[in-house]
Amino acid sequence: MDATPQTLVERLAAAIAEAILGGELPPGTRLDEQSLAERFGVSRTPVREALRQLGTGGLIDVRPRRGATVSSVTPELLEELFVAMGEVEATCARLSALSMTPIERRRLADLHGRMGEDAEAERAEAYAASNLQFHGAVYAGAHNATLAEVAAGLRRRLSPYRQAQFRAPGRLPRSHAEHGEVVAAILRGDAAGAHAAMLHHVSLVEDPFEQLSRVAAGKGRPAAPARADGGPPPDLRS
Amino acid sequence: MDATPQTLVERLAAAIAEAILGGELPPGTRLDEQSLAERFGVSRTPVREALRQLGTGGLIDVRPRRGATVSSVTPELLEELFVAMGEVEATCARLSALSMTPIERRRLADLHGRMGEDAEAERAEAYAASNLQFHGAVYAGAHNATLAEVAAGLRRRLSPYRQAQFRAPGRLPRSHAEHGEVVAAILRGDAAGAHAAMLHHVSLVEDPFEQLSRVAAGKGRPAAPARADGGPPPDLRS
DNA sequence: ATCTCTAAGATTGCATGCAAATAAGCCATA
DNA sequence: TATGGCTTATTTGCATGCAATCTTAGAGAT
Repeated sequence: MDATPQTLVERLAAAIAEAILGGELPPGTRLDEQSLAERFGVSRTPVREALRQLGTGGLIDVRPRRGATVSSVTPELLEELFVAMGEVEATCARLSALSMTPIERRRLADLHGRMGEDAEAERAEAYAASNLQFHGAVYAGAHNATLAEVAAGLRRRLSPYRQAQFRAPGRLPRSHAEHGEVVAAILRGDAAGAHAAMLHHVSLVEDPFEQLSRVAAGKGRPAAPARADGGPPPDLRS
Repeated sequence: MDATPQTLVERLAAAIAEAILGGELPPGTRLDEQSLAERFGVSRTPVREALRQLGTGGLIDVRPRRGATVSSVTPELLEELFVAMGEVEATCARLSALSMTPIERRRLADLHGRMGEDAEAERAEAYAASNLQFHGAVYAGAHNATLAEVAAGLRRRLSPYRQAQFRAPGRLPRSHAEHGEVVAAILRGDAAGAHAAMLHHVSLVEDPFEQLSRVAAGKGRPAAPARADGGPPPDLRS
Protein backbone atom coordinates (compact mmCIF):
# COMPACT_ATOMS: atom_id res chain seq x y z
CA MET A 1 0.00 0.00 0.00
CA ASP A 2 2.35 2.69 1.21
CA ALA A 3 6.06 2.74 0.49
CA THR A 4 8.67 2.41 3.19
CA PRO A 5 8.24 5.36 5.55
CA GLN A 6 10.91 7.97 5.05
CA THR A 7 10.86 9.56 8.45
CA LEU A 8 11.76 8.15 11.79
CA VAL A 9 8.41 9.09 13.25
CA GLU A 10 6.53 7.08 10.66
CA ARG A 11 8.77 4.08 11.10
CA LEU A 12 8.25 4.36 14.83
CA ALA A 13 4.49 4.54 14.41
CA ALA A 14 4.57 1.52 12.14
CA ALA A 15 6.81 -0.41 14.52
CA ILE A 16 4.67 0.34 17.55
CA ALA A 17 1.50 -0.51 15.66
CA GLU A 18 3.03 -3.78 14.52
CA ALA A 19 4.09 -4.58 18.07
CA ILE A 20 0.55 -4.00 19.26
CA LEU A 21 -1.12 -5.91 16.42
CA GLY A 22 1.40 -8.70 16.82
CA GLY A 23 0.52 -9.17 20.44
CA GLU A 24 3.89 -8.07 21.73
CA LEU A 25 2.30 -5.14 23.51
CA PRO A 26 -0.94 -6.51 24.93
CA PRO A 27 -3.91 -4.27 25.67
CA GLY A 28 -3.51 -2.22 28.79
CA THR A 29 0.25 -1.90 28.44
CA ARG A 30 1.55 1.47 29.46
CA LEU A 31 3.55 3.05 26.66
CA ASP A 32 5.87 5.37 28.49
CA GLU A 33 7.89 7.51 26.18
CA GLN A 34 11.23 6.89 27.84
CA SER A 35 11.05 3.11 27.50
CA LEU A 36 9.97 3.27 23.88
CA ALA A 37 12.70 5.79 23.14
CA GLU A 38 15.35 3.56 24.67
CA ARG A 39 13.93 0.47 23.03
CA PHE A 40 14.24 2.01 19.58
CA GLY A 41 17.37 3.96 20.33
CA VAL A 42 15.89 7.40 19.71
CA SER A 43 14.86 10.36 21.78
CA ARG A 44 11.45 11.00 23.22
CA THR A 45 10.45 13.62 20.67
CA PRO A 46 9.79 11.34 17.69
CA VAL A 47 8.20 8.81 20.01
CA ARG A 48 5.76 11.43 21.20
CA GLU A 49 4.84 12.32 17.64
CA ALA A 50 4.36 8.69 16.71
CA LEU A 51 2.13 8.11 19.71
CA ARG A 52 0.06 11.15 18.84
CA GLN A 53 -0.37 9.83 15.33
CA LEU A 54 -1.38 6.39 16.56
CA GLY A 55 -3.80 7.90 19.03
CA THR A 56 -6.15 9.03 16.29
CA GLY A 57 -6.46 5.48 14.97
CA GLY A 58 -7.93 4.02 18.12
CA LEU A 59 -5.08 1.59 18.60
CA ILE A 60 -3.86 3.41 21.70
CA ASP A 61 -5.43 5.73 24.23
CA VAL A 62 -3.61 8.96 24.97
CA ARG A 63 -4.78 10.72 28.07
CA PRO A 64 -3.34 14.16 28.77
CA ARG A 65 -0.64 14.17 31.40
CA ARG A 66 -1.11 10.45 31.84
CA GLY A 67 0.63 8.99 28.88
CA ALA A 68 -0.48 6.42 26.36
CA THR A 69 -1.74 2.89 26.88
CA VAL A 70 -2.60 0.14 24.43
CA SER A 71 -6.37 0.27 24.00
CA SER A 72 -8.03 -2.59 25.77
CA VAL A 73 -10.42 -4.43 23.52
CA THR A 74 -13.52 -5.50 25.33
CA PRO A 75 -15.81 -8.06 23.75
CA GLU A 76 -18.33 -5.28 23.24
CA LEU A 77 -15.83 -3.15 21.37
CA LEU A 78 -14.75 -6.13 19.31
CA GLU A 79 -18.33 -6.82 18.35
CA GLU A 80 -18.72 -3.18 17.41
CA LEU A 81 -15.60 -3.20 15.27
CA PHE A 82 -16.72 -6.35 13.49
CA VAL A 83 -20.10 -4.80 12.78
CA ALA A 84 -18.52 -1.59 11.54
CA MET A 85 -16.15 -3.47 9.26
CA GLY A 86 -18.96 -5.59 7.90
CA GLU A 87 -21.11 -2.57 7.18
CA VAL A 88 -18.33 -0.62 5.49
CA GLU A 89 -17.27 -3.61 3.41
CA ALA A 90 -20.85 -4.23 2.43
CA THR A 91 -21.11 -0.62 1.37
CA CYS A 92 -17.98 -0.99 -0.74
CA ALA A 93 -19.48 -4.07 -2.36
CA ARG A 94 -22.68 -2.16 -3.08
CA LEU A 95 -20.75 0.68 -4.70
CA SER A 96 -18.59 -1.80 -6.57
CA ALA A 97 -21.68 -3.31 -8.12
CA LEU A 98 -22.59 0.16 -9.34
CA SER A 99 -19.21 1.60 -10.24
CA MET A 100 -16.75 -1.10 -11.22
CA THR A 101 -15.34 -0.82 -14.70
CA PRO A 102 -15.56 -3.83 -17.00
CA ILE A 103 -11.85 -4.40 -16.50
CA GLU A 104 -12.21 -4.34 -12.73
CA ARG A 105 -15.12 -6.75 -12.91
CA ARG A 106 -13.12 -9.11 -15.04
CA ARG A 107 -10.10 -8.95 -12.75
CA LEU A 108 -12.28 -9.61 -9.72
CA ALA A 109 -13.81 -12.62 -11.42
CA ASP A 110 -10.38 -13.90 -12.44
CA LEU A 111 -9.02 -13.53 -8.93
CA HIS A 112 -12.03 -15.32 -7.53
CA GLY A 113 -11.52 -18.11 -9.99
CA ARG A 114 -7.88 -18.57 -9.07
CA MET A 115 -8.76 -18.62 -5.39
CA GLY A 116 -10.96 -21.61 -5.97
CA GLU A 117 -7.97 -23.90 -6.40
CA ASP A 118 -6.37 -22.79 -3.13
CA ALA A 119 -9.71 -23.19 -1.40
CA GLU A 120 -10.24 -26.74 -2.56
CA ALA A 121 -6.67 -27.72 -1.76
CA GLU A 122 -7.06 -26.14 1.68
CA ARG A 123 -3.93 -24.02 1.17
CA ALA A 124 -4.68 -21.62 4.01
CA GLU A 125 -1.63 -19.39 3.60
CA ALA A 126 -2.13 -18.77 -0.08
CA TYR A 127 -5.84 -18.32 0.35
CA ALA A 128 -5.37 -15.79 3.14
CA ALA A 129 -3.06 -13.73 0.96
CA SER A 130 -5.47 -13.81 -1.96
CA ASN A 131 -8.30 -13.03 0.41
CA LEU A 132 -6.66 -9.72 1.25
CA GLN A 133 -6.37 -9.03 -2.46
CA PHE A 134 -9.99 -9.91 -2.97
CA HIS A 135 -11.29 -7.55 -0.35
CA GLY A 136 -8.85 -4.90 -1.52
CA ALA A 137 -10.28 -5.22 -5.02
CA VAL A 138 -13.77 -4.63 -3.66
CA TYR A 139 -12.56 -1.56 -1.79
CA ALA A 140 -10.93 -0.24 -4.93
CA GLY A 141 -13.93 -1.01 -7.08
CA ALA A 142 -16.05 1.32 -4.98
CA HIS A 143 -13.93 4.14 -6.39
CA ASN A 144 -13.95 5.90 -3.06
CA ALA A 145 -10.59 6.20 -1.35
CA THR A 146 -12.14 7.48 1.86
CA LEU A 147 -14.33 4.45 2.34
CA ALA A 148 -11.51 2.17 1.24
CA GLU A 149 -9.24 3.66 3.85
CA VAL A 150 -11.80 3.21 6.59
CA ALA A 151 -12.40 -0.38 5.55
CA ALA A 152 -8.70 -1.20 5.36
CA GLY A 153 -8.08 0.41 8.74
CA LEU A 154 -10.79 -1.63 10.39
CA ARG A 155 -9.61 -4.83 8.75
CA ARG A 156 -6.09 -4.15 9.88
CA ARG A 157 -7.14 -3.38 13.41
CA LEU A 158 -9.14 -6.59 13.57
CA SER A 159 -6.42 -8.71 12.02
CA PRO A 160 -5.25 -10.21 15.33
CA TYR A 161 -8.73 -11.57 15.84
CA ARG A 162 -9.05 -13.10 12.42
CA GLN A 163 -5.86 -15.07 12.24
CA ALA A 164 -7.22 -18.50 12.97
CA GLN A 165 -10.22 -17.89 10.79
CA PHE A 166 -9.10 -20.03 7.91
CA ARG A 167 -7.86 -22.80 10.15
CA ALA A 168 -11.28 -24.20 10.82
CA PRO A 169 -11.85 -27.23 8.61
CA GLY A 170 -14.07 -26.56 5.65
CA ARG A 171 -13.89 -22.81 6.14
CA LEU A 172 -11.95 -22.19 2.93
CA PRO A 173 -14.46 -23.65 0.50
CA ARG A 174 -17.24 -21.96 2.41
CA SER A 175 -15.47 -18.61 2.26
CA HIS A 176 -14.93 -19.11 -1.44
CA ALA A 177 -18.58 -19.89 -1.99
CA GLU A 178 -19.57 -16.72 -0.12
CA HIS A 179 -17.12 -14.76 -2.25
CA GLY A 180 -18.87 -16.27 -5.25
CA GLU A 181 -22.16 -14.74 -4.17
CA VAL A 182 -20.50 -11.37 -3.81
CA VAL A 183 -18.81 -11.62 -7.19
CA ALA A 184 -21.96 -12.71 -8.93
CA ALA A 185 -23.96 -9.84 -7.51
CA ILE A 186 -21.28 -7.31 -8.40
CA LEU A 187 -20.97 -8.66 -11.92
CA ARG A 188 -24.67 -8.35 -12.57
CA GLY A 189 -24.75 -4.88 -11.06
CA ASP A 190 -27.00 -5.98 -8.23
CA ALA A 191 -26.23 -3.36 -5.58
CA ALA A 192 -28.54 -4.69 -2.90
CA GLY A 193 -27.43 -8.25 -3.55
CA ALA A 194 -23.75 -7.34 -3.31
CA HIS A 195 -24.40 -5.53 -0.06
CA ALA A 196 -26.27 -8.46 1.43
CA ALA A 197 -23.77 -11.05 0.23
CA MET A 198 -20.78 -9.18 1.61
CA LEU A 199 -22.50 -8.50 4.90
CA HIS A 200 -23.33 -12.18 5.17
CA HIS A 201 -19.75 -13.13 4.34
CA VAL A 202 -18.04 -10.79 6.77
CA SER A 203 -20.50 -11.40 9.57
CA LEU A 204 -19.75 -15.09 9.61
CA VAL A 205 -16.96 -14.92 12.11
CA GLU A 206 -16.80 -16.82 15.29
CA ASP A 207 -18.15 -15.46 18.51
CA PRO A 208 -16.18 -12.33 19.45
CA PHE A 209 -15.82 -13.65 22.98
CA GLU A 210 -14.07 -16.70 21.72
CA GLN A 211 -11.87 -14.67 19.40
CA LEU A 212 -10.87 -12.45 22.26
CA SER A 213 -10.01 -15.28 24.61
CA ARG A 214 -7.99 -17.07 21.97
CA VAL A 215 -5.87 -14.01 21.29
CA ALA A 216 -5.55 -13.31 24.99
CA ALA A 217 -4.22 -16.84 25.39
CA GLY A 218 -1.42 -15.98 23.00
CA LYS A 219 -2.69 -17.92 20.03
CA GLY A 220 -2.89 -14.95 17.73
CA ARG A 221 -0.36 -14.32 15.01
CA PRO A 222 1.47 -17.66 15.26
CA ALA A 223 4.00 -16.51 12.69
CA ALA A 224 5.21 -13.68 14.92
CA PRO A 225 4.89 -14.93 18.47
CA ALA A 226 4.79 -12.49 21.31
CA ARG A 227 7.93 -12.32 23.32
CA ALA A 228 7.77 -10.31 26.47
CA ASP A 229 11.49 -10.65 26.96
CA GLY A 230 11.99 -8.10 24.24
CA GLY A 231 14.40 -9.49 21.70
CA PRO A 232 17.02 -7.45 19.90
CA PRO A 233 15.49 -4.05 19.31
CA PRO A 234 15.31 -3.14 15.64
CA ASP A 235 17.49 -0.27 14.60
CA LEU A 236 15.13 2.30 13.18
CA ARG A 237 17.79 4.87 12.50
CA SER A 238 19.73 5.14 9.27
CA MET B 1 -18.95 16.05 22.08
CA ASP B 2 -15.52 16.40 23.65
CA ALA B 3 -14.80 18.67 26.56
CA THR B 4 -12.39 21.56 26.32
CA PRO B 5 -9.01 20.13 25.43
CA GLN B 6 -6.67 20.12 28.36
CA THR B 7 -3.36 20.12 26.57
CA LEU B 8 -1.83 22.78 24.41
CA VAL B 9 -1.37 20.34 21.56
CA GLU B 10 -5.05 19.53 21.43
CA ARG B 11 -6.06 23.16 21.58
CA LEU B 12 -3.60 23.86 18.79
CA ALA B 13 -5.02 21.05 16.71
CA ALA B 14 -8.53 22.33 17.30
CA ALA B 15 -7.54 25.90 16.50
CA ILE B 16 -5.77 24.95 13.29
CA ALA B 17 -8.65 22.72 12.22
CA GLU B 18 -11.09 25.53 12.90
CA ALA B 19 -8.96 27.95 10.91
CA ILE B 20 -9.00 25.54 8.00
CA LEU B 21 -12.70 24.72 8.21
CA GLY B 22 -13.50 28.39 8.66
CA GLY B 23 -11.72 29.29 5.45
CA GLU B 24 -9.01 31.31 7.13
CA LEU B 25 -6.39 28.90 5.85
CA PRO B 26 -7.50 28.06 2.32
CA PRO B 27 -6.50 24.81 0.63
CA GLY B 28 -2.92 24.78 -0.55
CA THR B 29 -1.68 27.02 2.24
CA ARG B 30 1.72 26.04 3.50
CA LEU B 31 1.64 25.44 7.25
CA ASP B 32 5.19 26.12 8.28
CA GLU B 33 5.82 25.31 11.90
CA GLN B 34 7.61 28.54 12.73
CA SER B 35 4.77 30.79 11.61
CA LEU B 36 2.14 28.74 13.40
CA ALA B 37 4.29 28.69 16.52
CA GLU B 38 4.66 32.46 16.48
CA ARG B 39 1.01 32.99 15.64
CA PHE B 40 -0.09 31.04 18.70
CA GLY B 41 2.77 32.13 20.88
CA VAL B 42 4.21 28.68 21.49
CA SER B 43 7.23 26.73 20.37
CA ARG B 44 7.45 24.46 17.37
CA THR B 45 7.23 21.23 19.33
CA PRO B 46 3.52 21.28 20.19
CA VAL B 47 2.78 22.64 16.73
CA ARG B 48 4.51 19.65 15.18
CA GLU B 49 2.48 17.26 17.29
CA ALA B 50 -0.76 19.01 16.42
CA LEU B 51 0.06 18.87 12.72
CA ARG B 52 0.82 15.19 12.95
CA GLN B 53 -2.48 14.59 14.65
CA LEU B 54 -4.35 16.55 12.02
CA GLY B 55 -2.52 14.73 9.26
CA THR B 56 -4.32 11.48 9.98
CA GLY B 57 -7.69 13.15 9.51
CA GLY B 58 -7.13 14.17 5.91
CA LEU B 59 -7.52 17.86 6.65
CA ILE B 60 -3.86 18.53 5.93
CA ASP B 61 -1.15 16.76 3.94
CA VAL B 62 2.13 16.14 5.69
CA ARG B 63 4.96 15.21 3.37
CA PRO B 64 8.23 14.17 4.98
CA ARG B 65 10.86 16.89 4.97
CA ARG B 66 8.48 19.14 3.11
CA GLY B 67 6.14 20.31 5.78
CA ALA B 68 2.37 20.39 5.92
CA THR B 69 -0.12 22.01 3.60
CA VAL B 70 -3.86 22.40 3.80
CA SER B 71 -5.33 19.62 1.69
CA SER B 72 -6.68 20.93 -1.55
CA VAL B 73 -10.19 19.75 -2.18
CA THR B 74 -10.78 18.93 -5.80
CA PRO B 75 -14.32 18.54 -7.06
CA GLU B 76 -13.61 14.83 -7.43
CA LEU B 77 -12.53 14.51 -3.82
CA LEU B 78 -15.53 16.52 -2.70
CA GLU B 79 -17.84 14.23 -4.59
CA GLU B 80 -16.11 11.27 -2.99
CA LEU B 81 -16.45 12.69 0.49
CA PHE B 82 -20.14 13.40 -0.06
CA VAL B 83 -20.70 9.86 -1.27
CA ALA B 84 -18.79 8.42 1.69
CA MET B 85 -20.74 10.50 4.16
CA GLY B 86 -24.01 9.55 2.57
CA GLU B 87 -23.19 5.87 2.68
CA VAL B 88 -22.03 5.91 6.26
CA GLU B 89 -25.02 7.92 7.38
CA ALA B 90 -27.32 5.57 5.52
CA THR B 91 -25.64 2.67 7.28
CA CYS B 92 -26.20 4.36 10.63
CA ALA B 93 -29.85 4.83 9.74
CA ARG B 94 -30.11 1.17 8.80
CA LEU B 95 -28.59 0.08 12.08
CA SER B 96 -30.75 2.56 13.96
CA ALA B 97 -33.84 0.95 12.51
CA LEU B 98 -32.60 -2.35 13.89
CA SER B 99 -31.06 -1.31 17.18
CA MET B 100 -32.66 1.82 18.58
CA THR B 101 -34.25 1.42 21.96
CA PRO B 102 -37.86 2.51 22.41
CA ILE B 103 -36.65 5.56 24.29
CA GLU B 104 -34.28 6.52 21.48
CA ARG B 105 -37.04 6.09 18.93
CA ARG B 106 -39.34 8.29 20.92
CA ARG B 107 -36.71 10.98 21.34
CA LEU B 108 -35.93 10.93 17.65
CA ALA B 109 -39.60 11.33 16.82
CA ASP B 110 -39.94 14.15 19.33
CA LEU B 111 -36.94 15.99 17.94
CA HIS B 112 -38.28 15.59 14.43
CA GLY B 113 -41.61 16.98 15.53
CA ARG B 114 -40.05 20.03 17.12
CA MET B 115 -37.99 20.68 14.02
CA GLY B 116 -41.18 20.97 12.00
CA GLU B 117 -41.95 24.36 13.48
CA ASP B 118 -38.53 25.79 12.64
CA ALA B 119 -38.80 24.34 9.16
CA GLU B 120 -42.14 25.94 8.45
CA ALA B 121 -41.06 29.27 9.89
CA GLU B 122 -37.86 29.10 7.82
CA ARG B 123 -35.70 29.67 10.87
CA ALA B 124 -32.48 28.51 9.24
CA GLU B 125 -30.18 28.96 12.24
CA ALA B 126 -32.37 27.03 14.64
CA TYR B 127 -33.03 24.33 12.07
CA ALA B 128 -29.34 23.91 11.31
CA ALA B 129 -28.59 23.40 14.98
CA SER B 130 -31.37 20.87 15.39
CA ASN B 131 -30.26 19.21 12.18
CA LEU B 132 -26.91 18.43 13.76
CA GLN B 133 -28.75 16.95 16.72
CA PHE B 134 -30.94 14.90 14.44
CA HIS B 135 -28.09 13.31 12.57
CA GLY B 136 -26.22 12.85 15.84
CA ALA B 137 -29.21 10.96 17.19
CA VAL B 138 -29.13 8.65 14.18
CA TYR B 139 -25.40 8.06 14.69
CA ALA B 140 -26.00 7.27 18.34
CA GLY B 141 -28.94 5.03 17.59
CA ALA B 142 -26.73 2.76 15.54
CA HIS B 143 -25.01 1.86 18.80
CA ASN B 144 -21.67 1.80 17.09
CA ALA B 145 -19.21 4.44 18.22
CA THR B 146 -16.77 3.60 15.44
CA LEU B 147 -19.27 4.26 12.68
CA ALA B 148 -20.58 7.31 14.52
CA GLU B 149 -17.08 8.73 14.70
CA VAL B 150 -16.48 8.20 11.00
CA ALA B 151 -19.80 9.81 10.14
CA ALA B 152 -19.22 12.79 12.42
CA GLY B 153 -15.71 13.27 11.04
CA LEU B 154 -16.95 13.31 7.46
CA ARG B 155 -19.79 15.66 8.31
CA ARG B 156 -17.39 17.98 10.04
CA ARG B 157 -14.93 17.93 7.21
CA LEU B 158 -17.68 18.74 4.74
CA SER B 159 -19.21 21.46 6.87
CA PRO B 160 -17.67 24.33 4.87
CA TYR B 161 -19.43 23.02 1.79
CA ARG B 162 -22.80 22.68 3.42
CA GLN B 163 -23.18 26.09 4.97
CA ALA B 164 -25.46 27.66 2.43
CA GLN B 165 -27.51 24.51 2.18
CA PHE B 166 -30.45 25.76 4.21
CA ARG B 167 -30.43 29.15 2.55
CA ALA B 168 -32.11 27.95 -0.59
CA PRO B 169 -35.79 28.84 -0.43
CA GLY B 170 -38.01 25.92 0.38
CA ARG B 171 -35.11 23.75 1.40
CA LEU B 172 -36.08 23.59 5.04
CA PRO B 173 -39.52 22.06 4.63
CA ARG B 174 -38.09 19.70 2.07
CA SER B 175 -35.31 18.63 4.41
CA HIS B 176 -37.86 18.12 7.15
CA ALA B 177 -39.99 15.97 4.90
CA GLU B 178 -36.98 13.83 4.02
CA HIS B 179 -36.21 13.51 7.70
CA GLY B 180 -39.76 12.34 8.12
CA GLU B 181 -39.16 9.46 5.74
CA VAL B 182 -36.07 8.46 7.69
CA VAL B 183 -37.87 8.67 11.03
CA ALA B 184 -40.83 6.69 9.80
CA ALA B 185 -38.64 3.91 8.46
CA ILE B 186 -36.59 3.76 11.65
CA LEU B 187 -39.69 3.72 13.82
CA ARG B 188 -41.19 0.80 11.96
CA GLY B 189 -37.87 -1.07 12.02
CA ASP B 190 -37.52 -0.94 8.25
CA ALA B 191 -33.78 -1.27 7.80
CA ALA B 192 -33.72 -1.09 4.02
CA GLY B 193 -36.18 1.78 4.01
CA ALA B 194 -34.16 3.77 6.54
CA HIS B 195 -31.03 3.21 4.50
CA ALA B 196 -32.67 4.36 1.30
CA ALA B 197 -34.37 7.35 2.90
CA MET B 198 -31.19 8.61 4.51
CA LEU B 199 -29.17 8.08 1.35
CA HIS B 200 -31.77 10.01 -0.57
CA HIS B 201 -31.73 12.79 1.99
CA VAL B 202 -27.97 13.21 2.21
CA SER B 203 -27.42 12.85 -1.51
CA LEU B 204 -29.64 15.80 -2.27
CA VAL B 205 -26.92 18.39 -2.14
CA GLU B 206 -26.07 20.81 -4.81
CA ASP B 207 -23.54 20.07 -7.48
CA PRO B 208 -20.11 19.66 -5.84
CA PHE B 209 -18.59 21.95 -8.41
CA GLU B 210 -20.91 24.71 -7.43
CA GLN B 211 -20.28 24.10 -3.73
CA LEU B 212 -16.58 24.30 -4.29
CA SER B 213 -16.71 27.51 -6.27
CA ARG B 214 -18.98 29.16 -3.75
CA VAL B 215 -16.63 28.37 -0.89
CA ALA B 216 -13.64 29.39 -2.96
CA ALA B 217 -15.37 32.73 -3.53
CA GLY B 218 -15.39 33.27 0.23
CA LYS B 219 -19.09 32.73 0.77
CA GLY B 220 -18.66 29.83 3.17
CA ARG B 221 -19.15 30.23 6.89
CA PRO B 222 -20.71 33.70 6.80
CA ALA B 223 -20.81 33.78 10.61
CA ALA B 224 -17.02 33.52 10.83
CA PRO B 225 -15.66 35.34 7.82
CA ALA B 226 -12.20 34.61 6.58
CA ARG B 227 -9.70 37.30 7.27
CA ALA B 228 -6.35 36.93 5.66
CA ASP B 229 -5.00 39.83 7.66
CA GLY B 230 -4.84 37.58 10.67
CA GLY B 231 -6.63 39.27 13.51
CA PRO B 232 -5.51 39.17 17.12
CA PRO B 233 -4.02 35.73 17.65
CA PRO B 234 -5.86 33.83 20.36
CA ASP B 235 -3.84 33.09 23.45
CA LEU B 236 -3.80 29.33 23.74
CA ARG B 237 -1.63 29.27 26.81
CA SER B 238 -2.94 29.42 30.38
C1' DA C 1 -6.42 -2.30 59.84
C1' DT C 2 -7.92 1.45 56.86
C1' DC C 3 -7.87 6.02 55.42
C1' DT C 4 -5.69 10.53 54.57
C1' DC C 5 -2.20 13.46 53.86
C1' DT C 6 2.42 14.37 52.50
C1' DA C 7 6.67 14.12 50.05
C1' DA C 8 9.75 11.91 46.98
C1' DG C 9 10.17 9.90 42.58
C1' DA C 10 8.79 9.30 37.98
C1' DT C 11 6.62 10.96 33.74
C1' DT C 12 4.69 14.12 30.71
C1' DG C 13 4.55 18.86 28.42
C1' DC C 14 6.91 22.21 26.25
C1' DA C 15 11.10 25.15 24.94
C1' DT C 16 15.47 25.42 22.89
C1' DG C 17 19.41 24.09 19.97
C1' DC C 18 21.82 21.91 16.26
C1' DA C 19 22.42 19.18 12.08
C1' DA C 20 20.47 17.71 7.67
C1' DA C 21 17.54 18.41 3.88
C1' DT C 22 14.93 21.27 1.00
C1' DA C 23 13.92 25.56 -1.24
C1' DA C 24 15.29 30.08 -2.98
C1' DG C 25 18.48 33.16 -5.07
C1' DC C 26 22.33 34.03 -8.18
C1' DC C 27 25.34 33.88 -11.78
C1' DA C 28 27.20 31.70 -15.82
C1' DT C 29 26.17 29.67 -20.14
C1' DA C 30 23.69 28.38 -24.26
C1' DT D 1 15.48 34.84 -22.70
C1' DA D 2 15.72 30.40 -20.90
C1' DT D 3 18.39 26.89 -18.51
C1' DG D 4 21.72 24.66 -15.67
C1' DG D 5 24.66 24.44 -11.70
C1' DC D 6 26.19 26.47 -7.42
C1' DT D 7 25.65 29.11 -3.09
C1' DT D 8 22.86 30.81 0.51
C1' DA D 9 18.83 30.81 3.34
C1' DT D 10 14.93 28.72 5.14
C1' DT D 11 12.67 24.77 7.06
C1' DT D 12 12.23 20.35 8.91
C1' DG D 13 13.85 16.41 11.99
C1' DC D 14 15.50 15.09 16.10
C1' DA D 15 18.02 15.54 20.72
C1' DT D 16 18.33 17.62 25.08
C1' DG D 17 16.83 20.19 29.23
C1' DC D 18 13.74 22.07 32.60
C1' DA D 19 9.36 22.90 34.79
C1' DA D 20 4.69 21.11 35.91
C1' DT D 21 1.92 17.32 36.92
C1' DC D 22 0.85 12.72 38.15
C1' DT D 23 1.92 8.51 40.69
C1' DT D 24 3.32 6.08 44.55
C1' DA D 25 5.32 5.00 48.94
C1' DG D 26 5.08 5.92 53.72
C1' DA D 27 3.90 8.22 58.10
C1' DG D 28 0.37 9.52 61.03
C1' DA D 29 -4.47 9.68 62.58
C1' DT D 30 -8.89 7.55 63.22
